Amino acid sequence: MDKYSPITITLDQRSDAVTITQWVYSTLRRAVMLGQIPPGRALTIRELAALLDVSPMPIREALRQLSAEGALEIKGNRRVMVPDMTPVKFSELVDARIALEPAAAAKALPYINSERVALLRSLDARIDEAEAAGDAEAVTHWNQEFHRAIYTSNPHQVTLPLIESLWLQLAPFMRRSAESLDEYYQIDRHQEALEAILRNDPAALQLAIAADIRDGCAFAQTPAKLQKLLR
Amino acid sequence: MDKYSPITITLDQRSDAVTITQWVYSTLRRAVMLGQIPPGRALTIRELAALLDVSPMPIREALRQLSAEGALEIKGNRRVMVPDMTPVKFSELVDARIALEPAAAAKALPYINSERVALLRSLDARIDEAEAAGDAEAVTHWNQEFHRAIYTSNPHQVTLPLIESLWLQLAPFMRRSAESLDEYYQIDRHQEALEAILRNDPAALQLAIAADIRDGCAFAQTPAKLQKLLR
DNA sequence: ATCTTTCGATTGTGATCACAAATATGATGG
DNA sequence: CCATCATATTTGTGATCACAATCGAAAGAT
Repeated sequence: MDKYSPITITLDQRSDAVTITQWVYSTLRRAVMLGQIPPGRALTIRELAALLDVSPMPIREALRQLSAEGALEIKGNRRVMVPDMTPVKFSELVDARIALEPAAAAKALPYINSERVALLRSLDARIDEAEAAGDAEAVTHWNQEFHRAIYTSNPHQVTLPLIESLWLQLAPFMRRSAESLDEYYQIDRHQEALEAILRNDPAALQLAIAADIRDGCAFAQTPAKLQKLLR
Repeated sequence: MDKYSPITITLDQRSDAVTITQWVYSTLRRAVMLGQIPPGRALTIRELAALLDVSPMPIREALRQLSAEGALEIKGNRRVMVPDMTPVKFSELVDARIALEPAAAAKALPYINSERVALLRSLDARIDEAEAAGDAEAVTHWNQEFHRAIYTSNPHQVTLPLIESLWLQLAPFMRRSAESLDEYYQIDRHQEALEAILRNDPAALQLAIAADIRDGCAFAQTPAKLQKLLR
């Protein structure tokens, strides 16, 4: 049944509260973010339907949504796959993050109350735990939650979907890198961000966020290092 | 057959080269951008299927894709509609455009050759024609083509989908404004942009693009004026 | 041995149908 | 006259099927 290379997707319990399509969507989304689907590997509707044990219909819907979000790519021959990466593309995606995220943080700053700060602290603690445990996957996850918690403080937030699209495109290639945790001990930019928040200093917050993004992607900023990740 | 208020969608010839889903997608997309679908109006699959004379299936797929792109919104009760606008949201969307588009232009600059410049000139001419003819719809269209032609000069462009998502969200409310063309005679920022391109001056190009965006949305930058658009 | 060609298997697309949830409609009671 | 509830209709969801396009592998030619 495996077309080219076998793929393993972690599937969690399906709740009755959500539609099958929603469950398929979140399952495939996480599979993409965890790099469980090799870039370039052709995905077929029926194969995924069998893998997730659902009918082809919810798969079709989820694939179309993920493609619209940039997580997947529909080639001209109608084949769906995780888009492959180039050093230049990687760099452009990171630049787009830096164009959007610090600004989103600054716009959210006026809405961050002490309750939100407490949430941010606890998320930061989880990141430290994951780092100590050497769990690169968890580090990435809680890191995103930290950023999301900042941006969503702004009730008028409109750029989060765009930002998440960038995360989706970068994620499959981030994880492979994070596995080499050696050079991943970054300066704690989150601490800088928190201090900027407490000082109510938008400019410093923007700098901290930008630096955090750059640090998190620095492993791949030289073409040589990135090339290694793409096999 | 009309649920609440009747909607009229301009549908063009369906070619055999594209799938029905693609045709439905582009048809509905244009309907959204032209403001033919009132914000908040509930869209049903079967109604649209009857309207476009296709089966419900392609409608479902197109609606899901458009929702993922921010053109439509799926409410909790599963109803699909054009999201409604608030002054703050409008302002945030414009800010996001300014965060992305000038940067995209600057990154494209090195790739703009004389052939591209000729294309840009012709697009600019079409805008002038449309303005002279008082055709607000055409002005908006060619204006977008002008911007797109700049950004797509960069073969490694990754932000265009994000930018188009912002256009989709703003468009339904831009058109209603452009109808009052009185205050729409903007200084020719496109000429500034072209000169910056010829001078190979990224900073000036960024300023021109940002100013162009601001001018094009200035009509709604004061809450009072925007409120008028939202009825 | 390498490149074409051919043909069977697989795939995406689109239509149709069943069903449960949500909505609208009407009747009933205050 | 308005609010409440029961019923009937409509709606999204998901399954199944038919078909044309596409792909993959084996057979053929050079």
